[in-house]
Amino acid sequence: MPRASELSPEFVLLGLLCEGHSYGYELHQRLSKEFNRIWALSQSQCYNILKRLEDQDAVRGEIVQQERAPDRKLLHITPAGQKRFLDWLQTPTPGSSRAIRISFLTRLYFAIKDSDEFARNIITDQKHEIQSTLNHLENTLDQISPSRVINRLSLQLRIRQLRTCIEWLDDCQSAMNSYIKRNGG
Amino acid sequence: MPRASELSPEFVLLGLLCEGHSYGYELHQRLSKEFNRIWALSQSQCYNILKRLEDQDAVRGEIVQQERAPDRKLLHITPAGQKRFLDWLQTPTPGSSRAIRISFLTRLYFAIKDSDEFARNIITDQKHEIQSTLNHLENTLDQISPSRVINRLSLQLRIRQLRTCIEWLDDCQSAMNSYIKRNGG
DNA sequence: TACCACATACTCATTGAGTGAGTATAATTG
DNA sequence: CAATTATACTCACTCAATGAGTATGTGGTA
Repeated sequence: MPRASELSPEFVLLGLLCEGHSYGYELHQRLSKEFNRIWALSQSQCYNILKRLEDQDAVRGEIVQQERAPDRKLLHITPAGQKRFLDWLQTPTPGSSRAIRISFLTRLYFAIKDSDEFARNIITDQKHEIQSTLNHLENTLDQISPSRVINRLSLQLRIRQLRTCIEWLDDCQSAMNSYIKRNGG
Repeated sequence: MPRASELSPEFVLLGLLCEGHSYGYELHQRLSKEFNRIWALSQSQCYNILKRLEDQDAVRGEIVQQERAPDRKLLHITPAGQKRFLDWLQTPTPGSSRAIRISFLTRLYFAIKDSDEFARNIITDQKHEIQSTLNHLENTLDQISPSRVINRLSLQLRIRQLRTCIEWLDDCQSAMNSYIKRNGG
């Protein structure tokens, strides 16, 4: 089984390509501007991922000749790629608060573009996902002997971080509300 | 520059070897038991790291023949390795709350073994380190346009997580205190 | 007593994500 | 008109990590 990158950066690229075809260069530009606090993909890393997506038939590319510039490759998403993206978009982000910051926020970005309601839904679903992880971790904590100080402290921080995530999801909700108010909803 | 593993798992192994010589197999056993909620290194991964440490002259190994079992390699730390470990031990863990959970906690584990005072010190230093990161991030947040919703939310979560870390460091302090009380200090 | 699972103890080939430097050309600026 | 920056992409390499493999002793069981 291929070891996929922990945070699945391929989905941002798929998402951007869902909005319309583009070029590797342009996609990297957008990532560096719109997502600079979330994704830090080097240019060649972007091309690597796009190549992989092409190999997996999630993206198709055609060489376009330009008059007075080197050729470039116009990329468009395939139905398979769209499906893959939409499945990911609707699935609550599991795992760590880092994964939530990166992957959930990326999902929220695209969800808002779709509709206010969709965005609200993924926020709610994400909360439930976190709550269920929390329940599990709290159970686990109870079963760790008090003598295992380090292991307990580690779990305690994870729990605190996930609780913080839930609070932060309310920030997301209100940020979204004021965003919609300003930009007409 | 060699791309080191993000969380520097080599230091746990160095730390354990500071306490006395051991074998790759045994070190992996201890990791899986005492640090199971922190480090999840596969056996071969442990051997990989130890091999690297040997190449870097932080660890030296000698083959020991056994009477009725396959040979094994007795590992001991070199002065260079000790220095490297102690430098790391005294340096506040920079970066994310994940790094803090993993690396700081590992440092705390070894600091407690050294002395109550040392442990208290690294907790205090770590708080200051986080506070300074927080100041920087809060400044950065002020400079991001309100229209960059996603980038702002990302930073906001990082800030919340670091604040949570500071609270959690108080948990560490009190866990340590009661540990010392029980085990005689 | 033949068999199996498990513990000890380590090796090694493979992989593939990620890096960084390189290629080539057009546009801009001083 | 030289230098720098922007557009647009390629490629060889590295090294952490995986997972399967090697080899041997021990304890239980049918």
